[in-house]
Order: sequence, then C-alpha cells, then structure tokens
Amino acid sequence: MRIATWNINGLKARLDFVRLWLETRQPDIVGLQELKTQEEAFPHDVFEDLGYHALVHGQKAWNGVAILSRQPGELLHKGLAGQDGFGARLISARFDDLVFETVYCPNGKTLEHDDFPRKLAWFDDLAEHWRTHHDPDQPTVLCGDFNIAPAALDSWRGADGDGSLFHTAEERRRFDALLALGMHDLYRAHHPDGNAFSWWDYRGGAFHRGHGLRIDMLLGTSAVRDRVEAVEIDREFRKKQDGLTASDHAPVYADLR
DNA sequence: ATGTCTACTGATAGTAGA
Repeated sequence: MRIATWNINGLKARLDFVRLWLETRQPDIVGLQELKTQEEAFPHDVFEDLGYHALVHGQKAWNGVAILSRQPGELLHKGLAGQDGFGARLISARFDDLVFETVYCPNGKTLEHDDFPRKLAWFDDLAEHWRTHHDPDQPTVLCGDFNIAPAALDSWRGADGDGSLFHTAEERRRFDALLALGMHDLYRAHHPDGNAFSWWDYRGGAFHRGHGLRIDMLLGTSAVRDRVEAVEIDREFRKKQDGLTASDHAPVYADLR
C-alpha cells in the first residue's frame, strides 16, 4: 500500500498536474493540503474517473485539506476543535486497517507576527487532539505540511537557520511533542542521514540552488513504521511536467507492507 | 538579493499570502 502527502498550492490551478502524478505513482491514500477551494467546487468527478474517493474540508481562497483514497473511508474529523477561525486545516478518516489524518499547519508568517504565537498554540491543540482521539498502539498516520524544519539536517541553511521561522526552538519543541505521543517521522526513520527537502520557494530560483526545507512529513505510529518498505520525497514532481507548473512542495510517499 | 505563483476583487491591475 502506498500512502502520500502533498501540498498542491491550489487545486484548480494544479488539477492536471495532480492527475498526472496520481496516474504515475498510483498511491492508495493521499493527504492533500492547500486546496484553496470551497467544498462545493471540489471536482469529485475528476477523481472518481481516476478511481479515487475524496473527503474534503475546504474554504474560500485559502487552506483546505482532503483525503483521496482507492477505497472509501469513514470520516472521523473535519477541523481542529477550537481552531476553526484559523482555517480548514485538518481532516481524518478510518480505513480498514488504518487511521489517516492530514494537516496543513499554520505558517506563522514572521516571528513578530501575531500568527506566530497562534501557530504554536495550534500545535498545542493538535497534540491535545491526538491525546484525546488517537491511540499510539493502533496503526495511525499523521501527515501534511507542518511548516517546521525539525532539525538542522532538514534545512538548506543547516544550523545557520536556527532561530529563524520554521527553525525556532519553540516550533521544534511542538514537533517533538507530536513524536513523543508515539509517532515516528517515517522519512527520517528510513533515511537517518537523508538531506532531502520537500519544499522550495518559488522565488529566487530556490529549487535549482538547492535552497529547500523538509517540512512535509509522513508520521506514523510504531505499527505503521514497522510496515514501511520505502519512503521517497518525489523531487521529480517539483519540476514542470508537460509544461504544467508544479506546486512549491514535492509529494512525499511511503510504501507499506 | 525579494527574480514566483495563486486566488481574490465595486476585477480587467493590484494586493495579500505563502
């Protein structure tokens, strides 16, 4: 079984690109972030034609998350309790042998912006949501765009980035708190020294200069980690395909036994 | 080194957000 996470930066603008990726990689369950689409406008027919069911939590213009799956899932959660004002950022579903949750974590904007403390509080609520609703002894996935580079190895700036947005001790403490609830970073578990990134700014030729961050994660409980055969950051699909513009994020996928 | 992309709007160029 292949599971994946991908911040697509706008579903309407990315639809043909997403279709190409689904046809090429054939994932079974995908968490999508940054739909920037209202639920009423979600093109269910397009995904049905490709063989996917979709559960959607959308809003106008910004944010928005969805789960695509070969088999229908049972909706568990739409939105993070108490955080509705911060946008449509969480959706989860139960599949036969797996609980799958995907999140679009707040960016924070700058260290001085009000959104930065709100970002930290959002992570605190996410951890509380996990303690309340999920079981570390069950096969469970938490994936998405975390907007945190957990360690120096996850940033093109290395330790020089420490203290800047995505690299602060406060953000990294929040990420580590999720791991402490019984989650494992599947890419890092499989590639202990891997220096691959999942996001590159559109500006300044960042992709070609290698100026990236690893902020898109597949986290899994021990039962998931023990089934992992491969974890890949799909860098090829951060590039233009057939003249179609890529998202600023690459898909990340894992193959489970 | 800020050179892009997306979606929105008393739209048709400019702004906000990432």
